[in-house]
Parts: sequence; C-alpha cells; structure tokens
Amino acid sequence: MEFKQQEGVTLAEVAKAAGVGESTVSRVLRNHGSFTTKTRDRVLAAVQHLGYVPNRIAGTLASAGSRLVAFVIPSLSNIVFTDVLRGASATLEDHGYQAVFAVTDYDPEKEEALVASMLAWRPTAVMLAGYEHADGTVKMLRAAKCRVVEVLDIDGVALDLAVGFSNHAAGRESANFMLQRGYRRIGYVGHDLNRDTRASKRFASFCETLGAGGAPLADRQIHPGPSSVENGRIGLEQLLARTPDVDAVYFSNDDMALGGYFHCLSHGIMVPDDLAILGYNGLDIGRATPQRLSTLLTPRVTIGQVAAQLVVDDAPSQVIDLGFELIEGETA
Amino acid sequence: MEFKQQEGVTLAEVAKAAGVGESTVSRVLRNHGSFTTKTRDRVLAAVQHLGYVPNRIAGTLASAGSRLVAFVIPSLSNIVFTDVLRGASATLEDHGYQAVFAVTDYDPEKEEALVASMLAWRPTAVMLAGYEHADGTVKMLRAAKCRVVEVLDIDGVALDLAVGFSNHAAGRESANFMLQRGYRRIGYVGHDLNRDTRASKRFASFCETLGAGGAPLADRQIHPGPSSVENGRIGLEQLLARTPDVDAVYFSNDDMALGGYFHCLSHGIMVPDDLAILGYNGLDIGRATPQRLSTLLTPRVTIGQVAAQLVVDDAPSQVIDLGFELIEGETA
DNA sequence: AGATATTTTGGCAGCGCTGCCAATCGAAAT
DNA sequence: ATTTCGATTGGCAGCGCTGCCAAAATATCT
Repeated sequence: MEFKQQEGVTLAEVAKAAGVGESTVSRVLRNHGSFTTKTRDRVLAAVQHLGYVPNRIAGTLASAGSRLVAFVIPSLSNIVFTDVLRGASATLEDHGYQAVFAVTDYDPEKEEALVASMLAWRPTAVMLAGYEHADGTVKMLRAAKCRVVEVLDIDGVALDLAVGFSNHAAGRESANFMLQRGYRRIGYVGHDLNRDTRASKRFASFCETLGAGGAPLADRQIHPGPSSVENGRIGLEQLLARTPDVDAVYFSNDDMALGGYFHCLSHGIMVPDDLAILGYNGLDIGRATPQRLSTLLTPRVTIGQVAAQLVVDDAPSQVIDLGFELIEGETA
Repeated sequence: MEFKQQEGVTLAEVAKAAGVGESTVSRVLRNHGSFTTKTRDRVLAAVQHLGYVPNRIAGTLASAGSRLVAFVIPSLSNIVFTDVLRGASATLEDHGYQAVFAVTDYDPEKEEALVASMLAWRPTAVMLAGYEHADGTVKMLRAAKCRVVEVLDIDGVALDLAVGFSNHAAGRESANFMLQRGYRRIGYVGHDLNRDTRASKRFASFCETLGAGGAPLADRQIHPGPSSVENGRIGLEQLLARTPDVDAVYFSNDDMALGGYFHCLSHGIMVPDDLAILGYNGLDIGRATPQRLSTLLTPRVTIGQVAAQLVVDDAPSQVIDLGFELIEGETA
C-alpha cells in the first residue's frame, strides 16, 4: 500500500492499473451502476495500491451537486451560531456533505460579499442567520439555484426554508413570566442591538408586553459592545446606579445575565428577593450556578439538525417553528 | 441589472455579451494580466447585467489552488477550537480563502475518514488539533501535496507546520504556581482524558512536577464525560467527599473550574482559604466572577491567526510556540 | 443450438474555467 | 512612412471526472 499521490493520482491511472475503463472505476467508487465483484475488487486494489483520492472538484464540475453547504454566520464567539453549526455538521457529514463557513461580524455588507463568494462554490444550500439581509444578498440568493435556509428566526417572510422560533414570541413570553411573578419595576440590560436584530426583536416585544401589562419598562442599559459576561456585569451596575429601585432585570442573553448575577453575588444583592434576573438562551452553565438561572431555552442544536435534514432531503420550501422553553430557575 | 442566472451564467456568455474573448473576461475578473480600461468596463458591465457569478469549481480545476482550507477539529462545543477557527477565518477571508470544517468528536478514526474526504477537495491546507493521529491519517497527509498545520500543541514532531504551545509546560507551570503558593494537598478534577490528549499531557506534567516538588497529587476525580461546568461541580463534590482535606484543586479547564467554584459558593467553602482553585484556558467569564479565576491564558485566537497567515504566505515548515500566560486571579 | 434479454463495460464528449501561444494593435523610434 | 517592440487580445487545449450510449459479455428462454 504505497502512497505516491505526488501531483495527484487520477482516475485514469487507476483505470489503467486495474485494467478497466475509466467509467468502470467511477461506477465502482460511487457504488452506482452495475459491475461484478471481481472488477470491483480489482479496482479497489488499484485504488489502495496507488493511494488514489478522488477529486471532488472535478467530480462536481462534471456532474452537478457540489454537496457543499455554506454557512454565513454573524459570529463564532456567540454560542448560538456554533450550536447551529454543531447540530448541522453531524447530519451533513453523514450524508456526504461538507460544511463551508464564513463570518460576517453582524455586518450586512460583509454578509453580501461573503454570500457572493460562497455562491462561487455552487453550494447545495446557503444557511444564514435571520431574515435581515442586504438587497443584493437577497437578489443573489434568489437568482442562485441553491437552497436557502434562514435559521434562528421566523418572524418574517422566508426566502425558501426557515428553521427557528419567533423572537417576538420569546420576548412576549419572557415579559409575561416577569409579570406573573409579580415584578413591576422591570429593567433591561442588553448589548448592541443594531447588530443583533434578533435580540432587538425580543426587546421590542418584551417592552410592548410589559406596557400592555401595566408595568412599562422602568429603565434600560444598552452596552455598545458584543454580549459578554463582563458587559452584563457592567451593564447591571450602571443600570442600578441610575435606577436603584428596579425589582427585576431582563438580560439580552445568558452571558449578560450571568454577569449581572455575579454582580449581585459580589455586592450582597439577594437574588431574586432584592433583584430578580431573567436570561435568554438556556446555556448549560446556568444550570450549575449556585442558583439556577431563569432563562428561555432555545433549541439551537436542533435547529441546525433540522435545517441540515431539510437540505439533505431537498424538502419543499417551508417554515419550521421549533419553539423554545421557559426555564423557571431560581433567579426569577 | 437583471439576474437570470438560472442554470448558471457562464464566462462564455459574458464574453459574448461584452463582445470580447473568454480569456479577456477571465483576466479582467481576476485582475491579472493586461487589458485596457475600456474593455474592463465593458466586461464588468456585462457581468453586472447578466448577474454572473464565477464558478470557482471550474476555476480551481483549470488552474491549481483551491484556496480552500480544511479544519478537522474535535468539537464545536469546546471554545478552544471555535476560537482557533475565529482567529483563522478573518485572515483567510481577507485573502480569498474559504474555510471548510468537519468535527471528529475526538475520535481518531473519524478524523481519518474526515481527512480523507477533505482531501478530495484538494485543499490548500488542512488544520488539525494536536499531534496524535491515526497512521492512515498521517500517511494520507504526507502523500497529499497540501500544507498541514497542527494547532494547539507543540509537544511532538510536526508533520509540516505547527502553531501552539507546550501542554507539558502548561501543566508544569500550573504545578509550580500551586507549589509556590504553598498548597501541599493538591487534587485534580478533570474530564475524559482518553479523548483529550492535550489535557492528559497537562495532567501528566502537572503530577510529575508536584511529585518533584515534594507534594504529590493528593487525589484525582476524572469525570467520564466532556468538560462542562456541571461536570466540574460534580467532580469537585465527589473529590471532596473522598478526600476532604485537599487545600487546592487543579481543574482540566475553566469550564470545570467554574463548576468547582460554584460548588464552593453554594456550600460556604471559602475560596481560596478553605480551597484554592486553578483553571486552564483563560475564559472571559473567569474575569467577571465574584472572584477572578486563577487560570492559564492560552492564545487560542492568535494561534488561529498565525496558522492562517502561515498558510496564506506558504511559509516553510516550522513550529511556532505562542506560549501562554499564567493569570493570578483571586481563587488561588 | 439459436434467439432474445440482461448485465457489464469502455469510449468519449463535455462541465466552466485558466494558461499558453500566436495574432493583433498601437505607439514610439528610425 | 517603415520598423520595432511591448501592450492587448482571442483561440483552444486541457484540468479530472461523470453521463450517455453503444458494444461486449453473459444469462435466459424457445
């Protein structure tokens, strides 16, 4: 079993070595079409001997499907997106697809540029976060003959496939939970909303629901940076400095909420009696803190799995709502 | 500006529309070779008009470099690997490369299979975690004419390029820190070491150094699962149940350490007086906890950046040690 | 055995693009 | 005006594989 693929062993060489035609080798390798056991063994022996690695670039060009799935995601630091990738990758690998990705940094223009360069690889599908895209992006995606999957948000009109849940409903449910628990002076601590449209949808519905419930938002503190534990800590500190009498705070997500929780821990603020905390996402860590974090669990991994399955099955256009689950922890 | 790329506009169609030859279009689009401003404008107008998206599959087959970089990583749940991806992706995107990834789940056999299917795309480079690979993987990688980058570990013999730091040194430094601080009954709480060879290297050196320092490991608790906050909490609980008199615990990483810290918080164990805690990785969250976590900061993002830069520059084979930094927090 | 199905096989034309080379063009030089 | 030389340009042969089709081999049936 020698490997000499220096400048690439080709299918033709394998064919010659096995004493069969090129198409026969191709059929054997893809296990497609008919051939006898004997020829198959001869071919496989030659493949083994030469260390042949099929060239999918050539294969794709000659046939059709690239079996490449492009992920154009806002960030790799946010667990939301890596969880979707995680959910999708196993399914894709099992079906012979390859995942390609690019990071937009929450920038619609960068997204457009990246979608363009992704399309150059003629992917089977492109997966994007949410519905808000630049005009050019939409145009390209419509023109391209690949599938499009918008994940993590279903509040809008899907281009083709969409898998996620309603961020509006999430904000609403969070607000209702707070109201039911009896909190009336509710604040919000969030990260840069211009960049995260899904967080801003949640916030909008949250406020609206609070208002309708007779307890309009008491105050808000938006940190002009990405979501992080540290920013959540700082955010809560600033909010409390300005409005000390809030009795509960809704955070843009669990990272921020943990920061707030830590602030309480180190300043002797009793949770939830002095201050209640509600997060969003349902991170694992929130289940291991001294008090379990109250939060809204989102089915991120499942979203990735379902999205990948739809692509693999070449399912018809549809929107799938996977919902979410309110976790009543011990912080609110 | 109409987009009708239904079954794919080709370069030939653009050429016809612009009234120039195919090679001219190709040259203009790649900004390579010479052409007049006038022809360039005509070509770009045609491209715009037809909504032409170059086909990189065909381009790659015809020329050479795929500008595809394959990442074969153990997991997407572990921030270590996503940070490397993050560091690499910006650099790669800037230079027209695309990142492709696949997840091995810490399984060497799966790694082998994934490397094989990655190689079918004729990537410019393959990035792997660490040095421990199946024989077949090594064979394939050597035979392939692509660059190979092993990241996150430099304790071993590199196949080609390696960027990371010494896990042995990390374990040693952690142990020395504990000894200097005066801890003598030191325990270890870790996750499945069979799967994470880098963590096991750290652990081995840690134990050795402790022994040499006259304070051999007091006890250990290995949780047979992935690293997580919850498993760290449980691990410490079990360790203390068996060996209550340890005065410090070294965790396999910050997730585990946080779990341990939370256990202390909720059981009135004073940190670091009753029990000192040392983590590993330098996660952001450790800087926002009530007490800053003592840990070893690893340059994960930088590793990704440097690795990508080496590939982009087609640098000669080399091993780059980016070191690490011991963070003296408030928990040890 | 002869004829008719059926399975197996090989040849070869592309897939869309790039690289090479020769042809053409234009401007500076004689 | 003629020559020279570099800047532009187009034609076309592949890159390695798959899909189609006809040929060859084998099996099945009168």
